[in-house]
Amino acid sequence: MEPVYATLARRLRGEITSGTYEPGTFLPSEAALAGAQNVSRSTVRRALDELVAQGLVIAHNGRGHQVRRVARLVWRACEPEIGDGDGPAPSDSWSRSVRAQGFEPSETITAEIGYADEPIARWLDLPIGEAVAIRRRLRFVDGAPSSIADSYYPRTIVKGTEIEEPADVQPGVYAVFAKLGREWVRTRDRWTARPPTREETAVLAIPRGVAVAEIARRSFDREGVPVRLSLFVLPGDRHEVEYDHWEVIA
Amino acid sequence: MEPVYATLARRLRGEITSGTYEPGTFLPSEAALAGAQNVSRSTVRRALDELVAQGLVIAHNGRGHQVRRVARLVWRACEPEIGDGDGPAPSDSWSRSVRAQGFEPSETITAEIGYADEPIARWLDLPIGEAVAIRRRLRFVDGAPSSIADSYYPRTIVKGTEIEEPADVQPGVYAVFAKLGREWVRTRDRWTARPPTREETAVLAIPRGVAVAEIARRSFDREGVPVRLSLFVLPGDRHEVEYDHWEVIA
DNA sequence: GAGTGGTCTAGACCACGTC
DNA sequence: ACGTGGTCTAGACCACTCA
Repeated sequence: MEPVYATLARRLRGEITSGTYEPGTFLPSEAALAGAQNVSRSTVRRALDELVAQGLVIAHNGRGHQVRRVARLVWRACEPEIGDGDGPAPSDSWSRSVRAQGFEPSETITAEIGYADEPIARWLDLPIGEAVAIRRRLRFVDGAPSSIADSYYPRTIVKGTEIEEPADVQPGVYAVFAKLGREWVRTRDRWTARPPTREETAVLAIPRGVAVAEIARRSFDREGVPVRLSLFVLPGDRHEVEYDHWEVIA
Repeated sequence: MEPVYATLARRLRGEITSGTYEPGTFLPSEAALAGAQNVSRSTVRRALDELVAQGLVIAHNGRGHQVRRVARLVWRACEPEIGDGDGPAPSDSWSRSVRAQGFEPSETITAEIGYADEPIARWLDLPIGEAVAIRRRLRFVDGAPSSIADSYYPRTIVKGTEIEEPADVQPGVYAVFAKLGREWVRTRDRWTARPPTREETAVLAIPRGVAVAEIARRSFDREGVPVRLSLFVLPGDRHEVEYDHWEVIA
């Protein structure tokens, strides 16, 4: 037999999708639901946690559980970045895409010099501890934190360039690499779904139980050497990702 | 201050990654941990749930929490399927990829005729209720259920072909479409991270808290008409997905 | 039968938001 | 001050595994 919390979750989900609870309104409080369904508050919470994890409601401490207006952002991850700016400039492919979907994009950029730890070193094919330039982007949609996009560049390549400055790079990071003769010609994305870290939960305001998609994107120059690593963290409750590919007719 | 369960989870995570608990061995029981840490069993469970969600341990009912041997399968989602078989045949790109990583692939196929519900109809650009041929695949790795790969074909196209039979299609589904002059030339993947449904949890033996990646793959013929929809469900604790793309030099 | 995890209860205290 | 969700406790019963 199905557990009680699952039944309750299913019923509430039905009432939300059928419109009994409109988007923006609040569900009855946990205590009220517990009383009405004649179950304990813990059981109600377990059901509500399920809805939160599915992105159907938002839990507001001190206020209640609010039915969410579901609006997933689609990111066309295969769009070429060549010629893009790298920041809040209108030419940025991410900003353009967000704007095209009717939202207002913005981002904060910080730059620092760091040293490659294990995963970074492995992705960039560098020795552990090698110096890397790091550009951290926190992306906002309509003012709310939306995703993380951190890039790592081997310092042997980008030392002294504007990539190490915490400002928008114009006309784009790609142009800098092209001038160095190290522009990338191939990109490889590796991604998975995982629970967020504690830090990501805090920075991106990720509700409990919601998973993130992590994309590790490596860009390779003509020699096949990785010249850039970008790590994207996209909360699953507000993001979809799209890839186009054409069949290679042999 | 950090909650108690988070601290406990972090400590246990450290002991696992540092080798105090070897892969394959069992953690102390919930009751033992509760006693040793002087917290309640609920708090211990919350910490353990976190490790389960991260794929670090497996909870066995009646036995205990086992430290997991982490082995993620990488799926190169952009590999062309042209010329592939469609099933357990060695030519299948998925089987080949699994075997290349040192595991033994297998799958079960069932075929049925159904009617497009809302999401299916939208993806395939069909009216709701339109007849579709469905091929459901359950994929196994080393005998354990690993992922779901269900394909939907408009019956107006595939009626009477071997695609409607619950057997391996040789030399491949693509060949059947090519014979009909409706072979696909472009594929578009849309994916997101979400919690598994109850059914997926049961079929794929997904531990609590683990998210799945769902990929909706549409294949389009020369006219740009979607001729196939494949829905992939990949549990995040055992899958990574890889995409290659080349920059389009304008 | 003893020990394990899975579910559920009843109650407590706290931080937070609103009035 | 009050009601909300977030955390935690102590205890219960069940299904399951293994000796």
